[in-house]
Amino acid sequence: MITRMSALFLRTLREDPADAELPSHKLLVRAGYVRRAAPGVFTWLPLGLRVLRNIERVVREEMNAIGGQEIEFPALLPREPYEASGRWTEYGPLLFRLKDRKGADYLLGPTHEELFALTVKGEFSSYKDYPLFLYQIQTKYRDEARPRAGILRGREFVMKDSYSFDLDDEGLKQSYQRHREAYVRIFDRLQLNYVIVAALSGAMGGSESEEFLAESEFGEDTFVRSDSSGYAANVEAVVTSPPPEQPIGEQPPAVDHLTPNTPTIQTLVDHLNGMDLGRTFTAADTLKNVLLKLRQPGSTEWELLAIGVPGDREVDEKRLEAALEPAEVAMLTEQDFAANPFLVKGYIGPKALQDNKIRYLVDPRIVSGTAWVTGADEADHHVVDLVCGRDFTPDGTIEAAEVRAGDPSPDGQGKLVAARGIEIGHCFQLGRKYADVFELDALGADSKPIRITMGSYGIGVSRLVAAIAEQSHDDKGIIWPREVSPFGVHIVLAGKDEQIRTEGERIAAGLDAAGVEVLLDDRQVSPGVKFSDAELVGVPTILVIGRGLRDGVVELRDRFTEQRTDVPVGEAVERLLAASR
RNA sequence: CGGGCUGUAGCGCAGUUUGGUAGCGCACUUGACUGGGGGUCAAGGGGUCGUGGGUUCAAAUCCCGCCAGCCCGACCA
Repeated sequence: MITRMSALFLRTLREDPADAELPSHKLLVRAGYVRRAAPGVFTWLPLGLRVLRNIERVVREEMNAIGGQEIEFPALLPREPYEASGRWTEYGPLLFRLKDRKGADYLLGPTHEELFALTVKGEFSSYKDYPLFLYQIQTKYRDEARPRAGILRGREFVMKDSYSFDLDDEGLKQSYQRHREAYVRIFDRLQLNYVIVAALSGAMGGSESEEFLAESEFGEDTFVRSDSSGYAANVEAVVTSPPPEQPIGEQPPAVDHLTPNTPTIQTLVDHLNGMDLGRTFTAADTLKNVLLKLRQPGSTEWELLAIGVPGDREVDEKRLEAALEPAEVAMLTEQDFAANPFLVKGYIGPKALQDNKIRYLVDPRIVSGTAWVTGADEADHHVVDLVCGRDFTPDGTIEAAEVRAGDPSPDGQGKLVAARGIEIGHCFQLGRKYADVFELDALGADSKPIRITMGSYGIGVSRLVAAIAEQSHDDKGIIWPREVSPFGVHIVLAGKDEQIRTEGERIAAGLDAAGVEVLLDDRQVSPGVKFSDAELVGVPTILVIGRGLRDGVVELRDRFTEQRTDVPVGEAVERLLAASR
């Protein structure tokens, strides 16, 4: 196909849209790929749709290559399956809900685990049918509290979601591995700069879980990586490496001190250092005890829980919640403190906690033999040299303290550095959660039912358009990787001579015959406008036909290398075919 | 949900303080020139000034309510 700019439904903008912050958002709007239709909802214009389709094509090819079978569920779904899985309520306001004329409840699918499980249950019933691997590329809906960043985080988005169905854990592992490899091939083909990070599976349940993050300073996900090994992990999944235990015998005895007006770590440290105790204290020498309450799912009872972290670290709420999943976590209210007078706010110590049978979990750095300054359970009093394993014994450890750049890498190699990324894919072993809900079984060779185990694998297809643009652009415009570029070659007719037009048409026809998608800028506008638009639009190979024609040459430009090469007119088609491969 | 900001032509903005014919740039139309880097000149078309009410001889402008959007945070795969 030859697409003529004179007829293309495209209007580029010279100015950035006011509501865009990210380069990808600005460029995709300016270059005429997408237009906002509603908050977090976008229209795909012809250029954008071509890119989206190209990404879908790559995803399909790789999914099919590992044996995936494509199906498509409706986006409009009945309530019942989501009621059965509990997600009708769990998803809360994130769910787009609607009613039909009879008043029956429907939703716009935010994800389709339920439908996949139900559908497989309806069709397959023998162990001989498995393993099975289904996928769809579907529009999903989530009523995000705050859509932002253009198509990076919309309320309507295209997602490839696939599910593996296996008879046993070993099969699931293999299915997971095959998916992971397919994902690597997909993101490699899209020329993305990405990392695979260890993650937690979150509310979905399951064990093994990895996120694929496209590196970007504007990404919403923070992850850490080692500066000297391949280790990378989502912050929630970072496991603290504990320091070696200390011999208890050598520690001085714990001593109570009067420390008036020291409810915070900083005031405490300042006070201690003014007391002439013969040493200098830092926040890292203190043990901060944070009181929380927990509610197990389905329960109405709140249970108190104390968390001990080194005083120089904050509790990271995301890590805390991830560590206590699926229980609900809340801070204590004034009433809670009033109801438990043994909790002296600002001066809480392990003793009162243990005396009152409150579960006490500490940061993994608090190992046996380490000495701490901590609350003495009495207003204006702290205890110095309280030794773990001698003076108090925690009920266990918890990964709740913040992870900081410079912390040792959990794999023992190097230090952690923080980076940001855009989540473009997520693989995890779902296990039997949904199979249990819908009693998805296969009849085994022994005529006994086998509960199916599932894997779940997502790729943010529409988000990839933005992620690629985010990683591949310069100050002039987008630079599309060839796999996804809306066109193979962008031909600019730089001049009004009839000969320029004739040659352009001839070369375009030659490329077209060879199967290349050609964008031909045949507009009656000045060359400068055409050059700027070509760079903005981002087809990586640009052919300029203009003044060089007098000398029998045309100019081949590569947006990646910024190289400009004069090529004899007669060789243009051949050279372009080589270049666009 | 909390904090901040903003609603004026398709897009980007000024005008609001101090009420008095709704403006600029881009884009669009017509003509001329120009033709390898968003070119020049001339002439045009296009706006319920977010919305409802109020004050006033007169409201984009002042007052009250509502709605919407954006940004930061919370939340979220």
